[in-house]
Amino acid sequence: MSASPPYLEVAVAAPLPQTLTYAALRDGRVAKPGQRVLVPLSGRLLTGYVLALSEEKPEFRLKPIADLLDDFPVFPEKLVPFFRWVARYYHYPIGEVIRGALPGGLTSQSGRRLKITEAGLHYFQREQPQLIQDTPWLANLTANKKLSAATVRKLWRGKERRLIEQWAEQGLLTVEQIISGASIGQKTESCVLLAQEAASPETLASLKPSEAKTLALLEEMRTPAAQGIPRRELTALYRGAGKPLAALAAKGLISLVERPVYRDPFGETPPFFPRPAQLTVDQENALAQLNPAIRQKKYSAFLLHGVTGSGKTEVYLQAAETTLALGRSVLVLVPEIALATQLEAHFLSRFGETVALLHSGLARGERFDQWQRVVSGEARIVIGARSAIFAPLGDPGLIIVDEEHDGAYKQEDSLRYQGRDLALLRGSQGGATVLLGSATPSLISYQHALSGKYTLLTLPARIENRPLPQVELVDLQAVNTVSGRPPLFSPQLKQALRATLSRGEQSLVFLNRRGFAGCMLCSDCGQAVQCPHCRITLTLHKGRGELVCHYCGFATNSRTVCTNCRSLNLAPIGFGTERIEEELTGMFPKARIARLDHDTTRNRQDFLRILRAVHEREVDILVGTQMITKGHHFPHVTLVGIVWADAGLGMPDYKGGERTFQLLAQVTGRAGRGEQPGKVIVQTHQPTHYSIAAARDHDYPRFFAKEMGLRKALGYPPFSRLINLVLDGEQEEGVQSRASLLAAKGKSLLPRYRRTAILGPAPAPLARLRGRFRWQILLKGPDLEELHGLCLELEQEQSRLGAAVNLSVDVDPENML
DNA sequence: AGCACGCCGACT
DNA sequence: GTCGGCGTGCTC
Repeated sequence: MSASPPYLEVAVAAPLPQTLTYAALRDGRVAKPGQRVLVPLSGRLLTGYVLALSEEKPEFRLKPIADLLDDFPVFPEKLVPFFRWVARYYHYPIGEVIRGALPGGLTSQSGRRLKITEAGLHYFQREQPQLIQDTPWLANLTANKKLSAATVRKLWRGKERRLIEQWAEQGLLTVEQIISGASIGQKTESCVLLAQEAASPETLASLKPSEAKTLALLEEMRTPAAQGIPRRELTALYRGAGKPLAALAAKGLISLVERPVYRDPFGETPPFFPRPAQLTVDQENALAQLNPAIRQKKYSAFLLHGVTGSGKTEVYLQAAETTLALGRSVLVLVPEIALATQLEAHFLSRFGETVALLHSGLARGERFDQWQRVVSGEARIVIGARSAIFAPLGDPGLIIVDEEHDGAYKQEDSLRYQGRDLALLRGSQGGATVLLGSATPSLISYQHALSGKYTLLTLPARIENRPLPQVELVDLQAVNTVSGRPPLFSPQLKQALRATLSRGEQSLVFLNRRGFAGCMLCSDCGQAVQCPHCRITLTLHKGRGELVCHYCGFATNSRTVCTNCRSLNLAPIGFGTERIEEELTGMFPKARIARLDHDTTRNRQDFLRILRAVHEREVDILVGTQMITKGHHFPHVTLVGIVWADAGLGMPDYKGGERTFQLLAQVTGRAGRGEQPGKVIVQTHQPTHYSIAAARDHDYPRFFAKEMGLRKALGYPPFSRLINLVLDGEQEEGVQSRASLLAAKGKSLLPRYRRTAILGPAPAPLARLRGRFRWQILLKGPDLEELHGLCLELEQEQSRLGAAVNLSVDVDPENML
């Protein structure tokens, strides 16, 4: 056996642009790629991730690794090139990429814990009561005798540090170096094991009644596999089993052991979906192309364009079967909110135990457990939101991105990645088949399908040949009202709702804006009440009695005064889902009306509860935001009303047309998925707009052609690429001048980047967000190499200029807001 | 990020 | 003259 290579390439969990090299552990223990280690970095200890081992000695002096944090890798070595690519492409420190990819609670670092000594306690309480009163952390310390590492970290940075060091020298307190931060471990549960040999008659005779009862129960519960009976299950049957258990253990009849358990993330049992007896011809055709590609074990990409209700899920399931049969694993990405819905239940029904779930709704511990099941190879199918693209599967042979057009695949803070794009990357690096599915593909994916980069698969018909719903456009300009302003509900929509109610069928009413009113307008000075942190108008939420900022969550009492002139005359303007709900209640007092949006679904349970109520036909009219469009099947919905289709068209955003089409097509697809045909009423001010007209006709190709023409004319993606540089800071002037400096620097470099243009600097569309001022610079051009090169030079310039202003880089931005 | 090193004002 | 404030720059 050869000695392990002495040098390790480590990505440290700190914002360093490069990896660092360390010498192997002094004690001879070996660290493998994918393992976490504790490494010294400028006088402290931090978590690092081993990326590679090497024989080559670098020319600088090396420090050795301080400790191993894991016995086994936390991610497979195969992910290393993926992490490297992500870090480079998205201009993000590789250690932070990996830290973010791993489940939370796995990052250790050195810290300090403060304890107060007896002498210190006397001193402060006798001599310095005033000081304790005035200093919250000292009060905390004297009360609890110690301070956590997290608290000390904050103090250490401030000027308290010197004070603490002085007091420590005087013996009033002690400072202890500790390793802290890793808060997650394996959860165990105690299990009862029955003794191998039968107990002697004397022993049995000596048992108390409670002990005999316990033993009898255990005999009954004994499983053939003999892996122990969870104590929890026993005490559920017999509350008083605790004491007898201890006695039985003392007598040698049983033993008690701790077994690792996985916390169950599935909450409640999802519905069971049986395998369909037969596939449609279109499904057969799709699989006839997919299965051979999967068996090739080489990279290939498919776009499955299937109208809503056409049976994409069954194609996913059978492709997954093919992949599992090859001994490879399957990764399924879904938009966050669509989790716990149809798709998940289908995979659980078909594959059961081998499915792991990764999404943000899991508690930290649950997420850790799911991760462990994947690393260990126990789970071979992962279903998760965008971050599941980092799932530690060793050899995914199929990567599915459901609803690939969905904006939720783009992460809009910290590491700003596109989950769908990374699915394609991971597939190409690992020789996997990538399957993108959508009823309304993104422009870019459809273009790749047409150009042959992906193979296009289509499911043009709904299963059982159910017709697509009939869509009626209502021109709001043409609706007469007393006030001259268009009403919320046109006569056509009202009439249709009434008719649907009287038939005992369900309706969906859709508006992509929550809250009650758009904003509160001051009748005296004409200004809208704004968020003090974000410079956008606050939205009235009547039920909560609050004005709420939809960007930072700031909330204030709705009985407020005008921030400009302090007038009390505030009037609600505009409308949201809450207002729609109220109006509907007025119009149809007997109807059962429910609302599905961010306000009514604080968590997954609320969300599922409302969905179930709709499913059980306990709801006649469901009002909602785009949340209602995501992956749900409502068989009894026969009417969909879209209150205001133009809501997304006025945004300062090149994707407005695409979003509007997708949204309308998706909402429209909710109607008539059961046996009754569906009807859709779309209210709009722009009935001739191409996005709206094409959605009415279910005509994706027509929308695609028109939108591509517009993008080409304006030089927007996919005809160019973008990198957005967003600067933010506390001082408005500082941010603005930094933006100007960087833009000027960039422009001076343009002779070397001839195909690239710089737009800006300009205030970001949200010029103030969470109390910070924001400016942006947009790099635009067809040459990706140039864009990245220029971006790197600007980042260097930015780091020279200092940290008072923060720069974040958004590669392939989708949402300029 | 956060620690070390280094360079200027108010104190023994 | 020192202590201690904060501004660059580096971290294997």
